[in-house]
Amino acid sequence: MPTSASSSPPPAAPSAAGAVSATPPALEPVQARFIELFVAAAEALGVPRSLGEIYGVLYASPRPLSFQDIVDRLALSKGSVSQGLRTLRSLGAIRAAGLPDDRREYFEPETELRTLVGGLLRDRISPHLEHGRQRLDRVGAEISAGKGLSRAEAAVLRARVQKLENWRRKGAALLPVLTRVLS
Amino acid sequence: MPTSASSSPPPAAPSAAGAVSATPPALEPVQARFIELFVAAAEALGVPRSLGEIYGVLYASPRPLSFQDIVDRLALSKGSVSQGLRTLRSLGAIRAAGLPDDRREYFEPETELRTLVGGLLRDRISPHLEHGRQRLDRVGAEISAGKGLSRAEAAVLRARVQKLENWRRKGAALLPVLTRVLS
DNA sequence: GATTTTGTTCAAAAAAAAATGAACAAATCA
DNA sequence: TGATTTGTTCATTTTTTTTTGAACAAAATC
Repeated sequence: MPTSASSSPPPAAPSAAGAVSATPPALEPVQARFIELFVAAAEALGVPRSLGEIYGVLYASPRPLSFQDIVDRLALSKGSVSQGLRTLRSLGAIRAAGLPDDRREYFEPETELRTLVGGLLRDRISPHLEHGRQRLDRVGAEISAGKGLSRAEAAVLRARVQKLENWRRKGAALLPVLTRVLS
Repeated sequence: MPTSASSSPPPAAPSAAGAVSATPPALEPVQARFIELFVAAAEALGVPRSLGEIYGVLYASPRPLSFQDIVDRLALSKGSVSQGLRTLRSLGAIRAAGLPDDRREYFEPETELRTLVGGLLRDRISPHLEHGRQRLDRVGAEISAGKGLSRAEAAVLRARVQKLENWRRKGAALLPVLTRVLS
């Protein structure tokens, strides 16, 4: 039998922090705090709360945790944890640490800021910057083709497209620098 | 009677772009394109689609638009437009341009990237960085107070808090630089 | 080869976020 | 003053996102 108890201790009264408690290996208050922190961050970044919880519980654990460990500690279904782990992995926010002696996978948090920020940017910003150029070109073409636009209006819009292309260019240049600066 | 027609022209067939059409002053295709662009950006940034539409219709207009102009051009309710304009203003993404001769307010987009990015960061990231320090200190204190932690475990967690504080510090240092770099 | 352990998938339920629209307010106009 | 225009507010509805949990699969174990 693995480290964590599996029989049922007297069901702990729902602990201080709202959605953070669980039944079997009740969370230390410190750990609940960590989790709150990452839940808040998740909200700020617009990613689902459960991702914050999962990353948080890993960040707050001195040792890697297995899938089941996570399900036990958080009040989340297996489904959520499974999908959450997948997402976090695809973002590069966590890493599988194979504890050698058993079959289960164990997870630990990636703690390099650059990796985390980089993952999010790659996932949510870069795609737009990449396909952006062609799309802007097409918009430019449509301005010329536009029936309902006076010459002066067309000029304003063309200037705006140009401005967008500048945004795009700056953005594309900035991303790599950003992740480099985040040591 | 104001500029925009108010009687009912034969209801234009729903125009190409999905949610972008409107009835009276049907959008030029170019303008629908602009709007699509900003709707996509809104999704990437995790702000409501309507904000993208509103900013988009302003960005795609060679002249400032009034509240009513926007309601007419977009398939959005007055309520949504009212709230959307307020949010965009508080983000600094649009600006009121008072056309002098009439009572209505007119809006135009803020086209400086730094203003836009700055607004979002100020709104969604800065608050966390500001209050972060104290919260981290409190977590640190709780680690020491923690009953269920071995000395070694406490050390790992303390190191993690330290790492978070580093993140926070770097983030706080980076934001101003960022908005400066975005010329 | 049956059973248990470990985890994934995905339709359905629940929760959260966004949009609507009717009631309301304030300014202008007749 | 009464009617109109311009917009705001906010309870309700709609839509979207997230979570759940039961059914399933694959590997290990008995």
